[in-house]
Amino acid sequence: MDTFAADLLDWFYTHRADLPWRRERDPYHVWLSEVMLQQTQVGTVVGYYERFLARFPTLAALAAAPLGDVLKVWEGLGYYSRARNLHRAAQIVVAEYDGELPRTAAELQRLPGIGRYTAGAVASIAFGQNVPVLDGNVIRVLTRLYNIEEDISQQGTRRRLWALAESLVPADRAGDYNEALMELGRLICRPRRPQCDRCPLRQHCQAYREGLQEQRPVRRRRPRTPHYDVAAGVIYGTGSNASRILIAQRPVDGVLGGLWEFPGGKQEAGETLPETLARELEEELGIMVEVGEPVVRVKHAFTHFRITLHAYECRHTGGRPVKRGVADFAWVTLAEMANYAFGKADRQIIAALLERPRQLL
DNA sequence: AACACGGGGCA
DNA sequence: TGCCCAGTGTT
Repeated sequence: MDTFAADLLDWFYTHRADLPWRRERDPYHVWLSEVMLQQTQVGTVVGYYERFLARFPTLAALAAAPLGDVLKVWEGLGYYSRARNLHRAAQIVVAEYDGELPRTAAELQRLPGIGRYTAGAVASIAFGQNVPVLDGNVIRVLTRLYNIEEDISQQGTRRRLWALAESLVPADRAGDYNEALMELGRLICRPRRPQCDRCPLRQHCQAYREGLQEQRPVRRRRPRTPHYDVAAGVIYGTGSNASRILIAQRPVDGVLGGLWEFPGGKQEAGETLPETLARELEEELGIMVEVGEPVVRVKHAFTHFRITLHAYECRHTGGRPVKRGVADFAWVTLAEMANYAFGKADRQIIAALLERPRQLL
């Protein structure tokens, strides 16, 4: 079982995928790619990565940009705190590290948005430090190689896996080794139907030997997520705001923090959706509306709950908006909405509005 | 230690 | 369509 590292590296050097962040080893590029790859698959990341670097070519350019611009490029990628932390960390690097990313995992981990995984990845890949990484791919490969039966959602199991990963990092080429381990997990040692017949580590794999590879890793089952109905208003203004629509910016902490939305909220027991909408708009923005026709219904899944978002056309009938439950608000045309960052669900409302020849109200 | 945080892939 | 996936920060 000893040294699978040599077999792994041989495989990697012949099968290594050509990805944009692998063309050079610029620390800023490695960092950006690793942050984007958190919780997000390679195929999704590539386009975002290229657009992001085209817009913010250097760490200094990122640090100098307004957060709204960063969120706009991040729009649709999810987990928007990653973008906020990346932006804040870039500003810290410029202010406190003379614009150069620190070179050790320990120093990197002090920056916002950089935990043990990202610190290990950047330190080993960009700076050649001899440190491990442990992400979902590595966990899967290691629990199969060593046929680990412990529940990986347990803290103690994670700690032991980190220790195991650390003990396995080869004395040189840690960056290549770490990338190879994750690449193997992504392409061969996949969650379902692993491609063991193509795996360079088959001879080293204890779970394969027992035919248990598909039973690893062991994970506690998650409880079902609840479902909510949410009402959202497409609120048309009057007078000087005629043909403009009211949008609101969400508070920076919490779900979709800092993103823009069609204001509204969660339906409560015994309420019709138009009643929900009227109540929420009064609570959050202090405005009165006449609720009109439904525009579209959008289903969306978050980690801990699912929502059905019901969009209604509304007419603003009274009260100047105030920032009560929102970070900001704006009256904008449909075309101007392209300049604001929205979540996926609200983007679908915009798409529905764009498909219609004209507003009904 | 437990929970919050988006969106995509796959059967 | 329902289920699975998963780093970091906060509390």
